[in-house]
Amino acid sequence: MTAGTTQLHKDRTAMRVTISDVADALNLTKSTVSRAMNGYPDIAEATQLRVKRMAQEMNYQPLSHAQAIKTGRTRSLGLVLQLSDHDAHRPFLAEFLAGLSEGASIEGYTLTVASADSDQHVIESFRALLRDGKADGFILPRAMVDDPRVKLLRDADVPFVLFGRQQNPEGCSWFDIRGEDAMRDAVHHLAALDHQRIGFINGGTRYAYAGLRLQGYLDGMASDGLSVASELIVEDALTMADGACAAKKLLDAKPPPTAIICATDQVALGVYRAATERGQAIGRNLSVVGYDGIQEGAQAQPALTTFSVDNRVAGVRLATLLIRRIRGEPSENLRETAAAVFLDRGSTGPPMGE
Amino acid sequence: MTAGTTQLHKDRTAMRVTISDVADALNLTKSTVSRAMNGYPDIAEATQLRVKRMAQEMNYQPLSHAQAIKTGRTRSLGLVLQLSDHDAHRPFLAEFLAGLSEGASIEGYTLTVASADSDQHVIESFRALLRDGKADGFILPRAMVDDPRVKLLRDADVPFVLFGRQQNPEGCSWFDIRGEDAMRDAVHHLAALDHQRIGFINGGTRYAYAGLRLQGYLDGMASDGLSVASELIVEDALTMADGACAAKKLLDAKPPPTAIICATDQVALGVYRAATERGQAIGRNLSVVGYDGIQEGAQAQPALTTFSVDNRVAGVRLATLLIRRIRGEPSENLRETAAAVFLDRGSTGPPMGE
DNA sequence: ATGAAAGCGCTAACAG
DNA sequence: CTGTTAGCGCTTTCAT
Repeated sequence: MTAGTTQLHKDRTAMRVTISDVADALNLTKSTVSRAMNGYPDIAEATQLRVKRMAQEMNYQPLSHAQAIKTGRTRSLGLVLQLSDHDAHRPFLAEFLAGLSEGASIEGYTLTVASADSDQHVIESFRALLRDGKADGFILPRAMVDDPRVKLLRDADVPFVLFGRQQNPEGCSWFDIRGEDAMRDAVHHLAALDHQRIGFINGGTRYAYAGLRLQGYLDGMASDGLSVASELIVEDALTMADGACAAKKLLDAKPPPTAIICATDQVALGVYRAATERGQAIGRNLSVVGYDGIQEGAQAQPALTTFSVDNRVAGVRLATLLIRRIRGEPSENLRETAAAVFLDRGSTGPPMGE
Repeated sequence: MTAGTTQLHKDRTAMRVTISDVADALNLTKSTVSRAMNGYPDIAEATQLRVKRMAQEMNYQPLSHAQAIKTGRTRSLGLVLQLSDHDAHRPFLAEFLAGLSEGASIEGYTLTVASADSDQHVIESFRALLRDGKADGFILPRAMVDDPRVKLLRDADVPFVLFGRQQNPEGCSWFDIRGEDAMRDAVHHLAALDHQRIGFINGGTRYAYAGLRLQGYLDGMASDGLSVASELIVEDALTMADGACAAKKLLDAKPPPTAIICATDQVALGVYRAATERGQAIGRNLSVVGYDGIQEGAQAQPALTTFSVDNRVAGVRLATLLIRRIRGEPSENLRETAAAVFLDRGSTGPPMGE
């Protein structure tokens, strides 16, 4: 007569192993098992081990929503996607999700995804998810310079982590790519090829990365002794169309640039198109460098040099960080940045006679 | 003295409205309220209304994991993404997720996402999610012709819905796009432009759509009185590289095709690249039509004609279907198909003298 | 260091 | 039709 396994239940729940089963098997009480499993300090080392081994053996795992009813925590990470008009994150999504869910599942967590089409709606989603205890904390993709999500969650004292950096780091953990370095590297790369007039098309100014990347570009130009021409800089380009438009503007400049750096690959695609339409051959007449070169289309373009970012590991890191915060570990040292990898796809020097 | 709202709790749970609060407010018992909320037939119409109105008013919503502990259902839909080597679904993901989560949230459901890198791992994810009661049912993207997921879930008697069709419809609900029609339309479109030798590059043979789309192509050719040359058909192209490779093969054919239809936009991009490298001008020397033209890159290519599919509504539909199944409504009539919209981006007739 | 007992928010027999 | 009474699987005082 083994521990209550024989009973036939109609539910697909099919007689899960419960905490009582484990307790019975060890001649202990539920409460002892519970405390052992949760690593309470008032349980004998020996019992801790016995219990954990037995749990393993019986394939016992506490039911998250049974614990949630007391603890309020569900072992689930929340992610609210914002599909703005320019769905900038589209291409980066699959890998990012894979990383998040991988990082989560390692720690026995799960990923709950919602999506919204406006700032307002995003906030409402957070509220709903919290209210129903569907998420213990949140991953915030695309950190904004003045981020309403941060404000909300900080005030509500809910754990969260950012993909991107934040001015006021209070209560923030984050993971970010050093886009500023990437931009600086791009300048060096082009300068080394003898380019002098290098344009820059920046991404959405509301995002935290824009300021950083502009600074990187400026630093690069300065350190290479190149002069910065304000007519060669465009800010706030989000879509491919924005990129095309900006490219036209740059190419109309007094002497046009011989190379253009884009903060974003979407934008780079737009530049590529606009330039091609004007008869410029990318890789001959004009060099283009785009950041975040995950976009398939960007990789399909010959001679479009890109930076590449591993969004999968970003996801893993962010999940891990968030779980730590949920578990109440201190928020210091929970901030990481990582490099972007340069992918030279055959950019060249300026056209002769420049 | 209102119903136990004054108590101060440390939890962020911040004194949620419970079923007892509602019961007290109405001088009823929890059980009556519960049954009223769940629309049991043995409750007076009048009380049903009173309860529901009051619940609304007090902003009461049953805690899903509190009910789950009894019912086993969590009001959450599961989605396990498969990131195969060719991450074919990448571009379609964001909109699809948005649709799913929209459809889910309308009915008070939530979306739980996991991801896996092999068939084996996918199955394990299902098992884990089920075991922990994290999902009441599943959405199965990219229906395969012999789908291990279907087998598992059917056997375990777990509700699921497919994006794509299934041979044996037993226990299956699905939503699908009529790709076969799209392929037929593409043939007509090209035939009307006077193309005669029209090649076809099909997608992964393991997926259900491949058979259908091939048939659509063949039907189209037949109904336009064009002869099908086996050397102008390539099967099982998944990646951009596959597409490029297939394109080379087709372009080497005795008389090469003047137009190529691709079952997939990834593949179309590969064709585009390969053809361009061989000096063919798409839209002049060669016409290319790609299905699923969601890919940003595909839209960036001039003169690449595509079909477009609204993956957002697909998501909404699938979520709705799944919820119905979870609620135990009959599985008949839970199968839909929808059309793909043709986007002509300036394809032309065959080069003169053809 | 462990057990006994109470209770989380909800559903589900079983009475009446 | 509605109230009574048990739990569901787990955590958490409070004793011991």
